[in-house]
Amino acid sequence: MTDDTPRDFIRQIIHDDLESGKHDQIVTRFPPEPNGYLHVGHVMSICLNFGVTEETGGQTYLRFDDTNPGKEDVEYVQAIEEDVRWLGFDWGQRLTHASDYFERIYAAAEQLVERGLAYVDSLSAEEIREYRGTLTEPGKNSPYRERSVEENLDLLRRMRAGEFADGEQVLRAKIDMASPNINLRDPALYRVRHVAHQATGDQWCIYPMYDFAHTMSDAFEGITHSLCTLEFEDHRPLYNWFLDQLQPQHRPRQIEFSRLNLAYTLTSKRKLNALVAENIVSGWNDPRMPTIAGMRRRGYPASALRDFVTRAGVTKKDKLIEMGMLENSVRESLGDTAMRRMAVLRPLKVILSNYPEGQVEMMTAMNHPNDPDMGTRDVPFTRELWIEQDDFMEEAPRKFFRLKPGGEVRLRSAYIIQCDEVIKDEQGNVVELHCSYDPDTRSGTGSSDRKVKGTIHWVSAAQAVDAEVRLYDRLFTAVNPNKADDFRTVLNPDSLVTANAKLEPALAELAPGTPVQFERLGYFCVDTQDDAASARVFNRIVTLRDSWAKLERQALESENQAGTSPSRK
RNA sequence: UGGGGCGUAGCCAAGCGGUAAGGCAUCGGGUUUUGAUCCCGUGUACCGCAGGUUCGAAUCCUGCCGCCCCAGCCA
Repeated sequence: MTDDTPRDFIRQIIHDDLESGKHDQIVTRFPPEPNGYLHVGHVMSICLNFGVTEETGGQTYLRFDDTNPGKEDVEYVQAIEEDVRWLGFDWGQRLTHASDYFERIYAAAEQLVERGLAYVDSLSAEEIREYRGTLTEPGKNSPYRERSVEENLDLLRRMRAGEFADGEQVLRAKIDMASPNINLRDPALYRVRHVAHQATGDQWCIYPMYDFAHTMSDAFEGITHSLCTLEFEDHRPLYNWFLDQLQPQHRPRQIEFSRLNLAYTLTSKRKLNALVAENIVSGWNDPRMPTIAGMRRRGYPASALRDFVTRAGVTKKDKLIEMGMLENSVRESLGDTAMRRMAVLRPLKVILSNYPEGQVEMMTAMNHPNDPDMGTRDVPFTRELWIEQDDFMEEAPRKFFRLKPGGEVRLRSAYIIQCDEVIKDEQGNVVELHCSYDPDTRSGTGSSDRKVKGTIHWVSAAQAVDAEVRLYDRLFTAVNPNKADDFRTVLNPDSLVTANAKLEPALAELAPGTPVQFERLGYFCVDTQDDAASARVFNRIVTLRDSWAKLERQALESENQAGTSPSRK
């Protein structure tokens, strides 16, 4: 950073706490529950928690909030670790679990019981719900609320000892059943659950609830700032109640910020899960998924994700950010670093009638037009080439700068060609173009400084490498699929389109995951999962900005408007 | 209808009583063997609305409106 002006309200608070001497060092934590994969929303939290300590020389814990066995799995803890590491953050020795503190959390619970601040309730779950009241009506006390300390302690110990079945007893904090804040109406602290835990096995049959476990874990680790999302704002009074009553050595402060929502994407874990379970996508790392694993496989650089959330900012306002913002970050981080290559997605055969049969010229092409240091590679040029179907139009509009009958175009890094003849099949489809090349216009030779308006990409047919290229688009057609009654009704049927492409030979050696730009098309990478020597598979990371496509779209729109809306201006 | 939050341009977002930064998008233009990149330029923002305090308010006060969250023995 160029100056020490905090970028957002949380960094401002942290800055002030450091300045005032309240803290010498900042300690934060990223506390995912290992019950699913991390997504874009989490990137924000990860970058914030690790970011503030990176900036101030503090420490951040990666803590698994594993207090609900049965829903959690080690598969997820490994994936989460990998995702955080991939994003570029290091927790050092600070990898912990809420379950590491089960004994101490339990001791805190006994303490509350001993001080008459918690009791064992024998009401059923349904009864507790009834007693809780509603948003507008106060709740009423449980008949078990006034049990003696001795009885409560005995009951709690017997809960731990396994004398009760699931749901039979629950430990509750004794706060205020009439509180306007429902979280304070005697919240549950411990429930009985005879389920093996992924880390502690069958050592426990009672498990602490989130609010209690989280507050205590934060205190035990000496977290100075416990950063979480807005929906926990109502829990802060409870968080502070625990701290007030138990007076741990460290007193963390909870601060809430708004979630990051991306337009046209889903971030509900349950729904993401359904996409996978119902095979709507190929898995948690399907390149269309908003998961970190999905975006990584798609080819988004970690730096782009970090840049994106930094630009989005940390505030308390609900956000629904446009996709264009993320794509901009992706393009920006790829633009200067990705090598340029040529590939034809929808091939159209071109035959250069005046080019010697059997001749192969090696054309020198720059790996990056703006950076000579990135070097060059040789691209074979022959009589038979593939060009993009979209780059030819029989009846082209005025501003179409590509190939048309009788027209000229430059083949990138090669010659200028002219279209002499259009070959069609019985149905009238264009199947082949007969063109002639101008030997005087070979790229870089300077023998001719003739200019043509358009330049198109191409691949020599004989040396072309075949590949499956997967073209991805947004998974949903609704801006906020989270809000749809059924997300299945707003799925984008074209979120994945496959093309049988022709690649220049240099692409055969590309390592999986390495991003390259297919000139004029976008950024692509070899898929890390499905690619094989026998069947190359590429993913489209993101398209290039395309002002021609924009022009076309605008033309279409104005045409539609003129044709279909006679009344409304 | 109880409680907790939030409202600055299409989307983000600075601003912290002295007269509305920036990014993305948009729209123009220039360079270009990627219609890319790059470079210039482009916004009458009634600062949710209405009052009030003040020489002066996006910033302070009051009232209203809109949106989000909360009634798991989930996190």
